[in-house]
Amino acid sequence: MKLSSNSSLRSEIKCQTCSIRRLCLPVMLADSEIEHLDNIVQRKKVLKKNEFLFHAGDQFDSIHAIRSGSLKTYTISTDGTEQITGFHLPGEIVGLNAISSTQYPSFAKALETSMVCTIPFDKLESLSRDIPGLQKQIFKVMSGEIREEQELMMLLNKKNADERFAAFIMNLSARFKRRGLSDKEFQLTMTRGDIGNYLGLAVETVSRLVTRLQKQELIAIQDRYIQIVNQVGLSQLAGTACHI
Amino acid sequence: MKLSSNSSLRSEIKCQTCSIRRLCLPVMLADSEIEHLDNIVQRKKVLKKNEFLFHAGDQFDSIHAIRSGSLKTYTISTDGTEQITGFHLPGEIVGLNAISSTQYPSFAKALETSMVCTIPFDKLESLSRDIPGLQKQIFKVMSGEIREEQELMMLLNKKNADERFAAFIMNLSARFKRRGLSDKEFQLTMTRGDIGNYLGLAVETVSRLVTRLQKQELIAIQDRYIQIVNQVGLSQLAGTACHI
DNA sequence: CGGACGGTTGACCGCTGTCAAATATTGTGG
DNA sequence: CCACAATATTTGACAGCGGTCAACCGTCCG
Repeated sequence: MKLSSNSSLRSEIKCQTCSIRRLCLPVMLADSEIEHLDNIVQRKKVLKKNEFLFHAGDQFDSIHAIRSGSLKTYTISTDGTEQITGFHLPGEIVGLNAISSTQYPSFAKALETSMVCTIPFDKLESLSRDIPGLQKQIFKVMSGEIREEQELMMLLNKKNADERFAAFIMNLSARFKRRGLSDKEFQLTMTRGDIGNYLGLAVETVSRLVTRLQKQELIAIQDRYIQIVNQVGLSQLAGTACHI
Repeated sequence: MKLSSNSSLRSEIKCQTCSIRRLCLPVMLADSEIEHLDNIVQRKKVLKKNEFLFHAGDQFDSIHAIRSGSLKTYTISTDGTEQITGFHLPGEIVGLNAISSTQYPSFAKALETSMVCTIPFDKLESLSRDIPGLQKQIFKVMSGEIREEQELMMLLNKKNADERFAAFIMNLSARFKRRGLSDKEFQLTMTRGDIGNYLGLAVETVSRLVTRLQKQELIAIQDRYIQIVNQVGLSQLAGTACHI
């Protein structure tokens, strides 16, 4: 039976006790409300590296909260090239761009072993009508995503390669910090190619950037493990660097 | 009194009889539901060209539906440069990126004389709890905006100047068509500078593009009035053009 | 062991930004 | 309505950032 496997999983993992609930949909909900939310979360499944959470074209019926690990979302354009639209960390929601449609417009693939909570959207909609705080939080999450993408747009439109890369690292740093992890050193779970794809740069350019920023003693990288050596310098480069 | 001016305006302009209600929030609502929506729309005001609907930093409490005309939204980065985040046509909603905050993150400025309907967000939230179709429509609008920005990202990341410009024109064309206007010829309400700013190109590049695409007989432009001469060619350039 | 994949480095060049200047258009005050 | 300033647009010359091509190395894994 479907329900039994569900409940067996639920007994282990619940929103109420989830370590990242302050970063996820339950933020600002009362305990009783979180319980209602928890009741509609269908599966809490594990994805191994390179496994898909969903494919573009799959029927949309759920959004997904990341519990651990990291994912990338991307589309494939008509000429077959991949375009990464985002990297997603624990507490973040993926699938929000599918609500206006019946199908997911993008792929979601695990960058490492990850745990994901799947939330049927019709149930979430109706629950959010009874729980104003939940409705507000969904609006906020979506609004925040719109805003972040606008910031990314500014990045791609107005900044050169060094600034893009610096901004990317600082953005990851800030997101790790929010999650209680070190903002000074962390593991990149994506390839250089992924980074370049996301930032609109060639792989070779990313590789050269890594080398250069390391020589400038802004960062130190060993494979995928990055340390931010000069935080002030890096954020200046990312933000307001005047490349005249 | 505030209410009297409101009601005097309301007697003239109502969602129920608005010509673009099929493109706006009321789509899919029953007449009685539209009436409830109409009742919370505070002001239906006119903006003259270059007037602001809101400034970045203004207290957020409302989103805004465009009734006629067109707006641009933009942010100002720390070094003072403007970054246009969107051009907005009748039926579209602006201010959605402010919901996650207490202030608008961007400016909204009229590109021409425009009419705008202002909708207090807290009232909209609570009304949408009673009208499932309204809640769904808000979700859809926000989801659609997320998706459109992801497509724009792909544009900026993967396409060259010609492809960007062609895609921009085709996008406008499609949006005019949805509104029952000609998709073959229309007035651009933004400057070349605005287009370049939005697409991540220098003004000079945009100007050269206009000249080149005109020579290639894909478009014809007289000042801001554009005609799409070769629709197939332009959409090929915009979409799947293989620039190898 | 060998192929696939990820990453790095060098050489080259083309697209597009920058600078400059001329012209056209719009807006404003008298 | 005109004069004039401010803004918008176009065109040319030039150079630099970053893409492309190519070669090489290291690691992982069947």
